[in-house]
Amino acid sequence: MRRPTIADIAQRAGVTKAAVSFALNGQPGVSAATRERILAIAREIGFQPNSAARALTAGKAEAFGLVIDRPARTLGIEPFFMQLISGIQAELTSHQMTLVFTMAEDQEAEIEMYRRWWAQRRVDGVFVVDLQVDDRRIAVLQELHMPAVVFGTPRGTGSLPAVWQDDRAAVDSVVRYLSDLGHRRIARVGGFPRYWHTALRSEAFGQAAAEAGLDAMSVEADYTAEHGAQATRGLLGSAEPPTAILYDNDVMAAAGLGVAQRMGIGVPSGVSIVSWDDSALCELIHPALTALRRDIAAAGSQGARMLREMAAGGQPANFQEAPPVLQIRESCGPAGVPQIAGSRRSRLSA
Amino acid sequence: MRRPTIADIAQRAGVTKAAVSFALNGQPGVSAATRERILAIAREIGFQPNSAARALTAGKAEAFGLVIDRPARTLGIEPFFMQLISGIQAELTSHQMTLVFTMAEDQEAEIEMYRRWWAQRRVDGVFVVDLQVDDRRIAVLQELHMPAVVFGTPRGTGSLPAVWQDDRAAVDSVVRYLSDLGHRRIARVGGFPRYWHTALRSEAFGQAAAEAGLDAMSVEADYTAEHGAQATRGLLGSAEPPTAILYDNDVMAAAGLGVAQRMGIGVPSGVSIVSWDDSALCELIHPALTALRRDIAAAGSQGARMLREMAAGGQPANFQEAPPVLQIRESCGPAGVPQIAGSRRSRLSA
DNA sequence: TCGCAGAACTATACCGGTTAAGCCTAGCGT
DNA sequence: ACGCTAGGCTTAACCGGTATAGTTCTGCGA
Repeated sequence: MRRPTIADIAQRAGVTKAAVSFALNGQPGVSAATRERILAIAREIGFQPNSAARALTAGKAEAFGLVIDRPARTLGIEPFFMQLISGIQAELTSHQMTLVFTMAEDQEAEIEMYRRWWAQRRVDGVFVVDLQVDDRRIAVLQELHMPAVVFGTPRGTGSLPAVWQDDRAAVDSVVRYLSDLGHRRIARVGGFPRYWHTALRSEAFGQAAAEAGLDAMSVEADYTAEHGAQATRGLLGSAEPPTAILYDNDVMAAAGLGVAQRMGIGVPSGVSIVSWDDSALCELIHPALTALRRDIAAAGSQGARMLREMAAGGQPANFQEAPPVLQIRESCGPAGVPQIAGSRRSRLSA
Repeated sequence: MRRPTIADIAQRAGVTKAAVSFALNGQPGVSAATRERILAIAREIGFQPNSAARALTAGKAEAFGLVIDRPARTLGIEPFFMQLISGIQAELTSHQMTLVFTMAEDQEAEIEMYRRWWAQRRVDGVFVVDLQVDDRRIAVLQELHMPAVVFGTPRGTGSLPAVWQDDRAAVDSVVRYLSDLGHRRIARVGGFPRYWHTALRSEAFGQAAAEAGLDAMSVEADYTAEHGAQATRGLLGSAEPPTAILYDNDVMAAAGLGVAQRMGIGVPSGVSIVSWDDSALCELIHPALTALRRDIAAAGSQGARMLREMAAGGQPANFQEAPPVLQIRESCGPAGVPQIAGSRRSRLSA
């Protein structure tokens, strides 16, 4: 009934705790026969070492932390994180580690969480997402000497290693694809410009469009459906609306699609839509969204491996993921002229 | 630089570790002056007790666990869990506890995780979701005497307390709503019948429809977009298609909407759609989905409170959540006749 | 036959807290 | 003046592991 300890095993095997410890950890100091006897008893009573006791002596928590500071309602349909966690988790369980996951109100709360976790030795390191320009977390983590791995561009990460993807190449592929379809005026609905990857993507988008000789505009949003919808209304309602829009995540793309449909603008007949981040969401709506597909779970596993290395005292290098591939679906077509409801219906009946 | 321990505080205050412990925990045994001096030092050096050491003496992990055994890709867009976690988390952080979250391949792996966590004393209890008929987890948790709270109907939970909602009342409200709109043939796309709440909802749906004098049919699916789409194709392509469909979650509802649109069947003109579980997803697609809204985060917090009580030795009673309210949006309308693309277009031009 | 190396364990300290038990000392009652 | 009590603190044990320093015994070489 009581959960067994090494003392129980020691008693049953007629040896001391130390001998049991040696046997269980493959340490020399016990005979083969005794070792086998001890292991048999451990198996029989289903012994598992008390994680707290082990953490206490080893000075490690055998756990990593992840804090996200976006509102839960937004997070819910943002597929990115579940896939990331899934990838992290795959790597951690195979090493008997756990993931402590939580959400915070804002960055201050997140930092407070880091400090507390570290002081309490609850985690051996953390994963950092949504890196911002002049992110306060970086300084705090370095000051605490707390192992951490960043998911995002290596810019502004200080000495922390990053798992990142070549956003520039991704932007190029989308712009080329749209250009080939005949689009001349394209737009992008990005995340907050205070996020590093947003800044980088905006820059790349402008350059790629310029090189291809296209008109380009970028609008800021905050990754939520509301902002995505609002930005889309602004773009499509303008005097010279774009014929194609690239969204920084799938949630905004889906919301943008809804807005276009509500405005009576067909997709892809009136406007083409591309989503950054592919997910089940892109497939389940109609028309299905063409999207930049990225193996997020793989990135999660990679990051977990790197954090393990850091926690063991190493200094892993940045890791560049495989480039994203454009998953072609139904939401892109040849450039047309955006039209509002009335004119579109007449075109249909024509 | 080194993270401070009570020994550091004791030395600086010129007392022993025990005195420091008394002071920090509000225990009697130190004078007010000494207590204040110790607290001041602790504040100054940012002391936080080592969680492993505390866990070791207290015999508690100060953490709860949550395992989900659905594939990550599905989980990603399933808003339910993030909201649940958010609610749990709100209650836990305010009590200095953490949530260990992970995903498992299947129920066996989930049970294995429970056993290991418990033997290792990594958690003080777990939250159980997706309860199935004859769920093996219940027996295991009871055998281990592991505190656990179930999110779902109290049926089949053994001695474990549950946080649940009156699904029957919810079904009734939807059926009444559809009946009032003139629908006479309605369908429901449910989750796996091996889930308790699915079985309960199916039963309630049949009864409610019968009482209202409606034709009703239930189809099984597995909560994924694929199954939702497939089930919808089957229903709408049948000889006598329903004029309204209730889906057991938002993901399937959204997928069903996509299928209807692809088949040229208007929503709500050709078929009305209702989603169980409301989320940002329901709002961002077009038409926005009418949905049963439930405060999932509140349920999460409640469950966390109950699990804390259990871990402290209590036996909390089942908790019934507030009934869900039907959030009316655009996806429901008066009963029409489902038509395929050709006939519909002619109807439009008529 | 003695000495010594090495194998196989034991004894013990330690990680960083909590806590029961013990020890002074001041203060109070009688 | 003496005993008793309570306050204020220390000592020391304990939680369940790990690690280091012995200790005992065996076997082998000179």
